[in-house]
Amino acid sequence: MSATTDTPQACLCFNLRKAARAVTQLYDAALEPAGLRATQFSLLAVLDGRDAVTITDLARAMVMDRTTLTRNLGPIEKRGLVAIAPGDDRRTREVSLTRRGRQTLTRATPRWRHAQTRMLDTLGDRRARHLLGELSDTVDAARGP
Amino acid sequence: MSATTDTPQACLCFNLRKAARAVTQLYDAALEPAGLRATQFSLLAVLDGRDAVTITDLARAMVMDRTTLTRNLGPIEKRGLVAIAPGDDRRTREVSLTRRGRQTLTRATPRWRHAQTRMLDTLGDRRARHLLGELSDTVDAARGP
DNA sequence: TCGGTTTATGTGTATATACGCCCATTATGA
DNA sequence: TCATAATGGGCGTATATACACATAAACCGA
Repeated sequence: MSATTDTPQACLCFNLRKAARAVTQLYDAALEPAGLRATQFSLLAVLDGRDAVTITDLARAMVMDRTTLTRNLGPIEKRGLVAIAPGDDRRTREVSLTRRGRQTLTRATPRWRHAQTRMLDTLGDRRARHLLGELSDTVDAARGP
Repeated sequence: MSATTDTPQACLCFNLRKAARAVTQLYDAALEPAGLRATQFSLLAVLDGRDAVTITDLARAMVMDRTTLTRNLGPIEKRGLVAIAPGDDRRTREVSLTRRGRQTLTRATPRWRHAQTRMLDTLGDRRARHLLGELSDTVDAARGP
């Protein structure tokens, strides 16, 4: 390990969380007029264009703890943006985007694009793509082989 | 904007949060025997080797909302790992690491290093350094010029 | 068929995050 | 000097995150 990555200031966790905080504030502010938080936008986007999906499968797709997903679904279900219904396997509950949810997603997308464009313009498209690749590898590294 | 960065799946916020979740779970698990969460370890590490610092200044150093920092200090102050005392400017409150906090940090550091080493071994030291640089630029991009 | 096991999910609890609002203290300028 | 602005900070509220534990349904071997 080199000296530059051996100090707590070089902690990958700390710096990832720090960046996530800063970027989340930007996207939250951009999405606020559409009435969505960044996480809620991501949830609706992942649900868009796919059939009803169980809690567990959706949690895997989001790389999110299952119980976290349950809590995160609460506010958007209460607002009627997603519907949760029992599946054929009666243990399961299947999540799907409602018409209202799709409308909200459509209204929010230009707001999201604005925040995303700002990040891309500043970082550069090539650099941003590179970052996305490294974040993907980071998830794999953290979750193990 | 290229097609590969224009879809919500390429959302920098979503992917940053996802990576932060995965990595935090790794570091939290590694630090658990030392009785610290990843955020708490970072706080103690930032406080280590610096004089007492006000809430606002510490929040800036952490790139963390001031009120978030106040809440995060709660548990570690309750456990006596940090001390909070009024400053000369009586509006301020100054945070400092206690002896107990320093001991806890010392005990936790090998645990942290284990998680950090795992990430570095998987990502590669060069790639990790590169990622840290991009995360720093990301914070700057999100917080504006 | 039946009892143990696996699977899908929710809940209690605790930390993490941040916006809006309010209060106390300090700085400033007429 | 004193009214006003600026600064430092806490609290209410809401969402985000996840572990430990509990429950219900499906599965499966004897």
